[in-house]
Amino acid sequence: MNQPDTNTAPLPRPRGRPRGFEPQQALDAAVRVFWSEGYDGAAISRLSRDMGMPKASLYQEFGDKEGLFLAAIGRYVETRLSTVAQALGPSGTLKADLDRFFEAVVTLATSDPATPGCLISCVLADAAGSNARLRKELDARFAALESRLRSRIEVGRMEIAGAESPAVTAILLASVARGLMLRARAGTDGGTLQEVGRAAVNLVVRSGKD
Amino acid sequence: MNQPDTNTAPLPRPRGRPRGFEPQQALDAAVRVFWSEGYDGAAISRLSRDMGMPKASLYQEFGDKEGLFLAAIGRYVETRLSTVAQALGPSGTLKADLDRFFEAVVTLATSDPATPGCLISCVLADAAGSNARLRKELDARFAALESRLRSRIEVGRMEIAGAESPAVTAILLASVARGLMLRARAGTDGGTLQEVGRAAVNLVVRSGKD
DNA sequence: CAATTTATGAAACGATTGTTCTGTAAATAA
DNA sequence: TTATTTACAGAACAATCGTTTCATAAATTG
Repeated sequence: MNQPDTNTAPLPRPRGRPRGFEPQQALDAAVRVFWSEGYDGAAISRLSRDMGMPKASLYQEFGDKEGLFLAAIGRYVETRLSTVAQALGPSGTLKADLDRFFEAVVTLATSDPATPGCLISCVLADAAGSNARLRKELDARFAALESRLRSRIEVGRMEIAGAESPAVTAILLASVARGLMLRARAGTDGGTLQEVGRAAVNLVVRSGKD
Repeated sequence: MNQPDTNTAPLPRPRGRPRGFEPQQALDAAVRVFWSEGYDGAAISRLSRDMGMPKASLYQEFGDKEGLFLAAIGRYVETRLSTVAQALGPSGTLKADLDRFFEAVVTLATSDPATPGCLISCVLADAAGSNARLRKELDARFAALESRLRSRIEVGRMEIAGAESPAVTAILLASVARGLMLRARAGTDGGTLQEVGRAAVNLVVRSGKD
């Protein structure tokens, strides 16, 4: 019955020469390079250098540039977009949670001047223009955020203004969030964008005088 | 007093060999290539071929790839975004004009499956990540649309719901429009996006029961 | 006609692209 | 130790990149 600590036990060293890079740190570096340079603009040499990972290991691990890009997007969703999704709670009123959501969106898009905007909305969206696989990926990532928003809105359905369905309201709020990410790509300061986010929430959530 | 028709007179042929391409058609072709392939993804050879313009003439005319891209953006604004701006009127109620605005936005972003989304919001936005000149261009193009929206909103100021300023409301509506363009890049059909546009208008414009 | 001017088409440029190969280093297994 | 396995660093690859050059074509001017 007493199961040995299969998960926490230090794994026995694998067979050959140990890798000289940290897989997660390497992916984080790839995220930053793609985020600022774009998909076509990010050269493998630059990625290899910034990731601290030799090209051979890079191709061994990810297959090709597209595979590396998709892995970087996955890492970005886990480490960056997760904070945005978590902000939605539910942990308060719909208004409070949506305010936190837009605050997280703007922070993500403006906190590092070297990587303005959003890896998905600015970089993947561009690459999706002529690459069917990446277009599918874009659609799936977009749908995931909208689904998350719709769930939260359905929980607080009675708090929303107007007669729109939760599904449409979710796409609308997701569109505002993406528009703010785009605006951040142009260098707009976070304060202005926060104000716009609050305005969106005020219009969507039922106000006192209704 | 009777001014000769300086504008309509057939211009005397210029000195040397006549050019073998139509400048406007050539730029239209460049718009399409950048729109689908992205800035880095659009190869000069491909641009030269599709524009029907030899590389030498291309460099003579635009200086370099960045100059050609900026010219293509100007052409795109004149020939495509102008219909979006014109839809704003004023030619009816604020609600009617905003509905026409979003209808034009969605049509622009979905009418040709080879060029989904928006050249500015999807392509220029990506390129703006690591190029200061293009980031400035993106900011200027974004600001121009917001200014146009703000003017229209100020004219119909009494028709808007909520307490937000015309400036903030303009950025909010511009953000929704750009979010819809992004969604179109992923292949979403126009009908869904039209619905979201109408929802945005319904929330921003004062409704009967207020 | 010859002289001049501009544009064309294609070759050529060096640099960089994404990707693969090669010899060696560093670990474990027998 | 020897054999085996994996990862390393960097050379090497053909292809393509953005850009320039150049001889020639096609027009006007004198």
